[in-house]
Amino acid sequence: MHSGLVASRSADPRDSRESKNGGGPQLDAVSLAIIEQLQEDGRRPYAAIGKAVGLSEAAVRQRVQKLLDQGVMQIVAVTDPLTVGFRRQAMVGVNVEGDVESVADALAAMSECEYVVMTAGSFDLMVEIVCEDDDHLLEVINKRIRAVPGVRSTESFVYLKLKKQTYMWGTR
Amino acid sequence: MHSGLVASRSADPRDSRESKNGGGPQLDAVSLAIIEQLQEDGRRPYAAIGKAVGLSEAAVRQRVQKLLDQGVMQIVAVTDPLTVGFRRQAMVGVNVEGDVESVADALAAMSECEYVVMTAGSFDLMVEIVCEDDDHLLEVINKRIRAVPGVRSTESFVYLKLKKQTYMWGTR
DNA sequence: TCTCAGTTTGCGGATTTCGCAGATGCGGGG
DNA sequence: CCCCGCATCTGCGAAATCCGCAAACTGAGA
Repeated sequence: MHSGLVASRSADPRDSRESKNGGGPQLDAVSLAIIEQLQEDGRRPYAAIGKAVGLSEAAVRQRVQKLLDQGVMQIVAVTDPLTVGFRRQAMVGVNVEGDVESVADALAAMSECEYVVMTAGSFDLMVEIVCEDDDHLLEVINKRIRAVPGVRSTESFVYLKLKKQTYMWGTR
Repeated sequence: MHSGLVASRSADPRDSRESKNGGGPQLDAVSLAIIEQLQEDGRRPYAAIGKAVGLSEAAVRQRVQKLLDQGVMQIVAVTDPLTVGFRRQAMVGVNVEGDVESVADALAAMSECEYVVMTAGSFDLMVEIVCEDDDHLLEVINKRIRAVPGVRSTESFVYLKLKKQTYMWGTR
């Protein structure tokens, strides 16, 4: 029902204040602190957050609502793909002839593609795909991705072990 | 304060029921439906979730608590790196001589490394790094990552545009 | 100084969360 | 077949939290 996009800036008409630098609404220290609280526990009560950052419960609530409305953050459940039945994952580097963005859109439309990014370097696109098993993985890479018009070649990196995965952006 | 890890199964002593297949506690359809609700809105009230999945408020609450305790999911705020002041991101492929896992651990310890995964293919490791600007990115790649003992070579893919980023694992 | 827009604060009232005690359901002995 | 242990679900009050709103506050500009 909604995009699920987090980081593609655009896609939001009211970003008039946003200049070409990609700065965005820039957050003050208090909003950063609020985000930090919610990165530890997305369900932490507003009053507890307020106590931690030095603000009233209502003020925290308004700030959180604005951050959500602006698309700066979203509060979601993230799961371990392994325990949810997806046992094969891979990063796929893609080389494209013609319009890269249209290929990216086509890949982004595939539900198995969890992550699609345009890159500079020896690949034009990097795509993370998550599958149920080897057969599924094979089909996605060799049948679906390579069938997209404009895809010249692909190189796959099957995941052996995920070592780190954080959601601590904006905390440092 | 806590690991922030999602998908590295291990790291949890109480995983005795987990066999070598990597199956995990396997979830029934109701838990899947609960997760789906929380992927849309991590703060959705238990009663609303219960109405959606056909369970009482208390039952939903118990299931959610168990899913959190088991590490199957976590409810967190995720942010757009751009609006939080990180303007340069890159995927880095790493080739290793010697023990790959110890290199992975060293990279995982770096705060700029958002994502570290051991892979099969022409790279031993893939690392996503998020930086404030070009200088920062350059320093991380050329000074820090290549300084790790065992790193033979790296190849960088600077992000030009993030096209898709979802958290819809387990929903399909 | 005055105005205005954006934030913060302090409240009630509605809603939600929480803990617990009592059902319900389901195998595994005996 | 019955009983028991274990896990889950349900139905409550009580406590905490969320929510909307009006008033107070703040800083920039006329």
